[in-house]
Amino acid sequence: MSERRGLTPEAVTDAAIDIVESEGAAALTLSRVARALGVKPPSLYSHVDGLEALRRDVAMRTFEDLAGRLGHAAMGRSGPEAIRALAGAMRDFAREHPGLYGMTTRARPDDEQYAAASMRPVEPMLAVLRGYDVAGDDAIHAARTFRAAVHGFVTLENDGGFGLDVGVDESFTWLVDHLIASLEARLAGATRGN
Amino acid sequence: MSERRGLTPEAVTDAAIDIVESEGAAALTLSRVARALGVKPPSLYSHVDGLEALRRDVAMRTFEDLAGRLGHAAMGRSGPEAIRALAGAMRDFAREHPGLYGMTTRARPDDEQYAAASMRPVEPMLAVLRGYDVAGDDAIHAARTFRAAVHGFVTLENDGGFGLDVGVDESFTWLVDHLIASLEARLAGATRGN
DNA sequence: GGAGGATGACTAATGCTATTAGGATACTGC
DNA sequence: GCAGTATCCTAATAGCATTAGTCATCCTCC
Repeated sequence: MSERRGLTPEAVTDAAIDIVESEGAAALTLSRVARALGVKPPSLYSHVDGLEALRRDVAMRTFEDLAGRLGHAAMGRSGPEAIRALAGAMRDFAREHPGLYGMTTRARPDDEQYAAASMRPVEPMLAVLRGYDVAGDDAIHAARTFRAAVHGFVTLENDGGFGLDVGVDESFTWLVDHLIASLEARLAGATRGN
Repeated sequence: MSERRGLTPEAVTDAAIDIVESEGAAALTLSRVARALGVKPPSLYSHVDGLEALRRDVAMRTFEDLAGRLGHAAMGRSGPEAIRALAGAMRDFAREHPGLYGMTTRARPDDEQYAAASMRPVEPMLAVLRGYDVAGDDAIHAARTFRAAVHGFVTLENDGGFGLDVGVDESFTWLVDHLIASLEARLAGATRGN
């Protein structure tokens, strides 16, 4: 026995992602991944450093994917149009990949690589805001507000937090429009206290 | 053996809450709860319908607590002051009880009691918006936006999503101020397209 | 106050999970 | 062709949830 499969760390992560996509984040176990790859659980330890590391890898890949989608959405756009595109892309991603999206919300202190990866999806947003000509601190506050609002929205939506799904699209449009309006007011009013 | 402890479903939930508070949501296991209560794991099944039901009970209690805090914060206030108080109370709760707060974000389809409980913290917000004189659909959109923004913010904050903690208080103030400004603009401008 | 039923604890057992240790086999480089 | 390494395996340990079945204890009713 022990017919050698051509496993690699990437293939293991691929399988893990498939499982999260089709069965949800809770279904991601090493046993489940091993079964999907036609291998026994202990064999995975040649490629991955345990379940926790595998979860991390999935999250890292998700950051890359999401960053790519957001970068693409922002490309060639600016101002309100760019913001709308970013918000829409973020929501689309979360709805298409709820399991993966959920795996990205998790602190991993002392993991700099992870911290850096988690910031990659934020970059397109910062780029757009830079084009908006918002000053230093305000850019940070604006980015955090945008991110929090959109993240909160799609999280609640994914978790069924809005009760009946009536008018959720409109609510999202409302939210994004108000973010944009806020930014433009800030832009016009220069600096205001507090 | 089998000295009878005075266990009740409430006591079991209490113990579970203590564990979540002190060790995080991931540490909530039936074994851990049983140990804390000086009992063997199977004994818990006389009081609770398994781990999943216990998680549900913890979430239900948390909804009550949070609703109470929010109701208290909104009491005797209105307008921007009320919104600021609600947002602050929500953030404070999430920071004081990160484990519990995290357990409330989870869909449980086909559980009407849970759905009802999950809506209780939203009520103070709706009450405040009602005082704001925002019309039907707008009230819903505004409530969702407010909830999403604050929820997203405290979630990201709890998960360390903001990188260094510099200026997070200011960012939160910024976010709340903009929500309020949006509402007041909407109030003044009556109806606008889109 | 004592009998009897309900309740709540237990032990034993099953089956899932992650993880480590140690052995065998296929591939790779020389 | 052979040595070394990488990748698979089996075996084992340990922790988890959960069910079944047992027995003591408490409460109630007479």
